[in-house]
Amino acid sequence: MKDTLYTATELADVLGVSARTLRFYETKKLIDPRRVGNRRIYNYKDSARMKLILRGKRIGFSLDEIKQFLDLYDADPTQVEQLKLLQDGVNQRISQLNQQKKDISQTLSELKAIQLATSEALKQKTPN
Amino acid sequence: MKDTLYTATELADVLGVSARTLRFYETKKLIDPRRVGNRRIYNYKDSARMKLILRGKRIGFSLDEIKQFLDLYDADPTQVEQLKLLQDGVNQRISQLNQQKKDISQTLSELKAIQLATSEALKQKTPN
DNA sequence: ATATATATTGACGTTAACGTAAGGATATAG
DNA sequence: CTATATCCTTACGTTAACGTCAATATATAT
Repeated sequence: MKDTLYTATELADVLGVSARTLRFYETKKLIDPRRVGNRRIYNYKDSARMKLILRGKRIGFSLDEIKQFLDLYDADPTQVEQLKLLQDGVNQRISQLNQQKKDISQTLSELKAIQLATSEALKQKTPN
Repeated sequence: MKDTLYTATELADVLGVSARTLRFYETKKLIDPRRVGNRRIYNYKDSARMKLILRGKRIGFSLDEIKQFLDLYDADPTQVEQLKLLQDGVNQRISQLNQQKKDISQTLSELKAIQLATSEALKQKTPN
């Protein structure tokens, strides 16, 4: 549900990371959960933000880059200057990601060629 | 040309990395250039291999992963066991890359939404 | 042949992204 | 209420991927 709350270890388990990782990201200002006493409580928004972070990592971004990235989402676009900076950031990310898409496609086609070759070779070897 | 030779710094410049990086990759057994005396000489094949490595990095792989990756290309598939291992490696990489493609597509569409929003906002602000 | 530039080999330094262990604070079970 | 489990903070450890520097060795220019 939208109103589920998690403790640190609960959210960590759900996301497949360690609680240490959550705390580390907090020191890096990537997330900022509520506190009840000194215990951390993560809400739906925190969880969604974490998923964005992890997606960024899978794409190969550093935590610093991911922070800039999140700032793109969070930016309060009230001033023209800020808006232009935001646009620049977005455009940079977009061209970077397009490059990565190319890299991945190329690598994928090469791997599929190997895949085909190996399955052919196996047919020869084990004429099952 | 196919028969161009490079010194370390030349190839480094062409590839946009440092000579230190080339030496580092050599200690990691990712490349193995010829020597003339003790000077390194890189040929076309070395250069192509380096480009594969850098593509791997852009995709977000670690050097260790890239090494496994290169071994997939280099593998001499003479034994059935080796072939099966090769297939497993290739299949893992493929699913990993497909996941990354999804991540990138999703991120791209989100960024394009921001892009649209900012350009709209700018139109309002600067009704040029 | 000598001076200057360039390449090589250690070796130590650095940054990112956590892991791990120690010592308290605080829930929670019985 | 006490014992045990859970969470907190602090701090030091670790690995990857190089950067940087010092001491040599080797080219290259003059």
